Amino acid sequence: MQTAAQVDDRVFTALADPSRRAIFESLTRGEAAVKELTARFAISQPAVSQHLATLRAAGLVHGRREGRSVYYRVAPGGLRPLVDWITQYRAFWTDSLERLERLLEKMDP
Amino acid sequence: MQTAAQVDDRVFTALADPSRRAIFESLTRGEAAVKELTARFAISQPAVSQHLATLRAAGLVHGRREGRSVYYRVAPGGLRPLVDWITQYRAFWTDSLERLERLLEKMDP
DNA sequence: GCATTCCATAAGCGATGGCTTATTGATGGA
DNA sequence: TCCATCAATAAGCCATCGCTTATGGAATGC
Repeated sequence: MQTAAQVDDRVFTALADPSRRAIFESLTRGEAAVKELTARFAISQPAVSQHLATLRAAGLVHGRREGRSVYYRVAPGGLRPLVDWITQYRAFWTDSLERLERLLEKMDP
Repeated sequence: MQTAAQVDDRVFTALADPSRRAIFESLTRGEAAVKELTARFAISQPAVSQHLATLRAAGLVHGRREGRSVYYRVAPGGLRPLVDWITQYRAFWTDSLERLERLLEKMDP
């Protein structure tokens, strides 16, 4: 089985690297093939593939093969573990979002 | 000056390590001195101090000296960069919180 | 079939990270 | 003053990481 802590670990670790975060952010603006991603960043194609493998293992992106290309996109819900983690400590980032959440809990408990 | 990306980097990196995350989570349950933290985890006192230094540099905790002890606590707003980062991509963690937020944006734009 | 394109994996290298023990620094009590 | 306690820093060690080049493997076009 797979504990929540292990999932958190993979997600946090995957996003800790700046290149990987950049790739992820790039994918949030739309699906892209490995070749396109390689063109966007100043690293080699294998480096990009390795980062994508890490992001995929963390459940943050999906890959879809189409002919010779593999198109990657952000996995819906992939950030969920991070959101859940952070929500646990919402008392420590007091801001509007938190107030909204409380308000809605009252409205629709 | 200090760019947002650099802040994100420090926060993500700080939270990527399981020991550091455990220490942070421990502090969310209340202030604690280094000695107490050392007792809670199976690592040496210097290791704990090093982790705390990293967390402090990321703005996630504060240290307060009191006599020979140094009491650490979670820094309010320290998770803010993480929340902001995630909020950018809220379209990708579709859930109730997101719906609530949209609803409120409509109510109070 | 054969060459080409796109991607993944292998292997290796230098840098970084997290841990340890040893030491220093600061505070407080006898 | 002297010693004990608590924390931070220094130095070194080993594992891991991110990158590279080289290679393998699948799909396409000729």
